[in-house]
Amino acid sequence: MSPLKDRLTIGELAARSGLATSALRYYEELGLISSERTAGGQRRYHRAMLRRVAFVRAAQRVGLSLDEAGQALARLPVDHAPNATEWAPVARAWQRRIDEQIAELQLLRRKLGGCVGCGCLSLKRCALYNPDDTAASHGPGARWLLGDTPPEPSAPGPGSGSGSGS
Amino acid sequence: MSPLKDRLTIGELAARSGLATSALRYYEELGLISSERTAGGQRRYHRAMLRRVAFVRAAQRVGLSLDEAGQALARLPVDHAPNATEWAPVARAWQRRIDEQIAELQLLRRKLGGCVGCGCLSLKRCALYNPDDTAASHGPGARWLLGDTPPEPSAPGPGSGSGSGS
DNA sequence: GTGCAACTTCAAGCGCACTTGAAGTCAAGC
DNA sequence: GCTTGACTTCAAGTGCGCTTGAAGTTGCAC
Repeated sequence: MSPLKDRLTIGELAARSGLATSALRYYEELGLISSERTAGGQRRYHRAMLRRVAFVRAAQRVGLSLDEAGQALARLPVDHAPNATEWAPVARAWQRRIDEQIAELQLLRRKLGGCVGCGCLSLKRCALYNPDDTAASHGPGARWLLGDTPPEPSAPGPGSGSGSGS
Repeated sequence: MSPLKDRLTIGELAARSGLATSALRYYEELGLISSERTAGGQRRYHRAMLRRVAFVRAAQRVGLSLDEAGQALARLPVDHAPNATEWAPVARAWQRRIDEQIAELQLLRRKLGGCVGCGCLSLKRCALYNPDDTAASHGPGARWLLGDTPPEPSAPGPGSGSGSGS
């Protein structure tokens, strides 16, 4: 019936995906992957789950949470490999995200480069430590370097600045 | 006595750095920053702490943990702004790290680009889902896309693959 | 000298992404 | 049919980087 074994045990899926079985159970609990059960209650994964796991891991690389990965996954077909039409919007969204990350890193890199010759982190001169010009424009406790978490518009003041949650 | 106020309360440091006071106390507990105390026991921060906080936040952006940030900080002078000689090795190390991150993201981006036209994630063709060629070389459960956590050389087999902890 | 915001400590809690452990069951090779 | 390793569930634990809350104290403006 199976020319190419098409149901995987959790151990096999773990071996092939590089994840621990506990992680796979966790993913399943979150709804990222799914399984059928044997009469005895053991999980059996369709090969398509390899793809979904791969997708989730790639999503993590792009910086998505598992929750976000699940949302992206919901836009792809469950049963077959996505075709170009299905895949393109996801890939493009990810590429944009990657581009943003790269741009951010390049900015940081440039700033570091400037610092090498400038007596770095001196309060007045250095771009790396620069709370006042780039960022003070949008609220107290400006994030300057940390462009990812703009302060809420209602930011009341010190002592309540919610962390960026890195 | 103070032509330019040179001791900051925790609230002021919070406002200027963009961090919550709780975060600053946490940093101090970790030894990343330090303070003097008033007669009444309240913290007063030297302005140099602004620089240290900035450094820590930048380190986080580069992907360092607070612990690693502390180690890097230990290589810089406590009391004065680092000069070019002191700063250069740190900046260069960070730039290398940033370059690695950028390279990794660019690789991922290219792979995604290839996927747009290829019926992506099809088990045989796609670079994104590709456990066998690039990575199977270094152990079972190859990490392929996730180049950051190479499996231990002693990797025994399935069911015990320790998580990568992205 | 008083009122109030800002500060103090300490313990506990949170969110994410898992891992670990206990106690038990299943499946497959001999 | 027995053994053994792979599986099951469930609850609790981990590590990081903080936040929250309670209960009390300090410091500055008026």
